[in-house]
Amino acid sequence: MAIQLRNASVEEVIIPVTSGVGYAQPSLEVLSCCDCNIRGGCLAEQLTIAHDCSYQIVKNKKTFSKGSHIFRGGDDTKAIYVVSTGSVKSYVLMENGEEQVLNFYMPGDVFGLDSMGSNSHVSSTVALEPTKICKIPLAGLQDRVLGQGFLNMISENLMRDHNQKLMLARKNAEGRLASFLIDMSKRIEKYGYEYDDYSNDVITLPMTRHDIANYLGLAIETVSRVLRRLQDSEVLEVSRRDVRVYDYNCLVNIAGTQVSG
Amino acid sequence: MAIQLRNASVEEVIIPVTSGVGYAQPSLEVLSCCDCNIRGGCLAEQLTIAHDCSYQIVKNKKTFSKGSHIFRGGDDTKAIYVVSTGSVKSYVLMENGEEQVLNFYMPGDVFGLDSMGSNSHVSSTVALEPTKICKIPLAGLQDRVLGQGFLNMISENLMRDHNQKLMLARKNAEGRLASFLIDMSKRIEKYGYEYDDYSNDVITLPMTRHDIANYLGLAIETVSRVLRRLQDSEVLEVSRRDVRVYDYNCLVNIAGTQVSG
DNA sequence: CGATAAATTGAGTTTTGTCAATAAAGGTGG
DNA sequence: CCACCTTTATTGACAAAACTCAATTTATCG
Repeated sequence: MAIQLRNASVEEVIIPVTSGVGYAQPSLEVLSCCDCNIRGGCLAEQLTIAHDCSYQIVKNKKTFSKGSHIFRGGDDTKAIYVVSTGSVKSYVLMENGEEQVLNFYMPGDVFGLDSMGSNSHVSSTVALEPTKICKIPLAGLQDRVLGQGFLNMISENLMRDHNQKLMLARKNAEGRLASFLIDMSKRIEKYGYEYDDYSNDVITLPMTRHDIANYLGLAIETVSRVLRRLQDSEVLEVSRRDVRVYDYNCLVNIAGTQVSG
Repeated sequence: MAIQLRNASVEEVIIPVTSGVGYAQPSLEVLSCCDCNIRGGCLAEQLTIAHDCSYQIVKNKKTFSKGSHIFRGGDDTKAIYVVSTGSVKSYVLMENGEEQVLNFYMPGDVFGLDSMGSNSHVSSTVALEPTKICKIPLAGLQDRVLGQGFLNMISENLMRDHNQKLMLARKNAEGRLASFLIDMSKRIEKYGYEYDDYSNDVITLPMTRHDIANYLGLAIETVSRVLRRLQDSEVLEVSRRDVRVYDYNCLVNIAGTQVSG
């Protein structure tokens, strides 16, 4: 591909749209973005096409030193990022200040998707070595191309994934069950309605112990035993698939940190 | 919201576009889709707007009996789904026929995103009880609104998440390390180039043992010990952050099932 | 009502984590 | 360039958590 840099400041490069998406489109200037080697073609180009505009400004090739953050949880940037060279780790912070590593990203990998739906990032990302990052702002994408609901939905699914990884990686059997029950009790209240306190709420789990155990990465027997212990300590009462929560706060304590937007 | 069903067959309902996305748009017929209670508004409507067309056919409210599949891994449907009533579990099958549960979905939840980028689903989904599902085809979305690369990217990220969950939930320390090393050795070959065999390839891990352990849900000491065992059995050689793989196939065996598109 | 599936409980084993000590590498400043 | 300090990594001994195997009870479904 021909390389044509116009306005080659360190941070910002204007990329006229190139072809390569596979369907007819109005004639646009064709050229490529520097020397990025993104798997499956340059994402910025494709998003630019999606925006239906001829030019798209991309903050490009900013260099991060080892240990410096690309973004932090809470940052209100709305963008996705591509690793050009180097490597990145993403993580979420827990209440006690410990971190849970969610992923590593190598050249060509795209990260930061969790800002798409919400107004800020949930996770944080940090360079593991001197690293060049291509930043793709998403403001236009959100407003003009996709409905907010679609992006919200993707973000929501990502957040659940974050939570599930944190649960599997760091929590013991009790913590996993507690997290699971909290998640279920919240989501089983099908049609909205937010409670501050779920105490004395009966929830009926639709899945077998086998499925719960499998989902939580535990043995069936461990699930049974933990439920018994929680019942013995009067946190909840279990009767087959019906669970009545007596002490919701205790459950929250056992569950520990949750990832939330 | 007013409810107006036209062409109310069991499977297909035509939904004219309603408002509610928050920006100006051409005048379109306004009405809502039956009695769906999707968090944040009806996704079908928003996607219809994204398609920039006034009408969008949605397969709607199909009822699934307990144990019946909404889709299976390999199915070439390109659609996402919303739970209307009931509940659903998603899972991936491993080589030995065992399943790994990835998620449960309750009313309002959207699932099936892993078909967006690839040509088929990776995971399978099954109803846990009598369940009504709203199906939203994505053919138009892919071709007209988003570049293929964007959807591919989301699917790729989802697949990695599937793999990571499977790893955390079902694999022992050795399996996790093996999976991790395979993943890294594949991705560290930054600029493309597919090998059949990675033997005698030295990869340099950019992250600390602490990060690896955290990511894999293990103690640092366990990571050290497993690496030593793998070295003692001549599968690989470790020197600090450099790993030379001698027996890639053995590593694959230890890793066990991977989720792949 | 019987057969099958789901769930519980106990006993013993294995894996992994924790604590502690040591070694090696990398960075800093003289 | 070397000495020192900090960070990173390794290794051993022991403890704790969770798993496996086995037996039993309880539901569910035809």
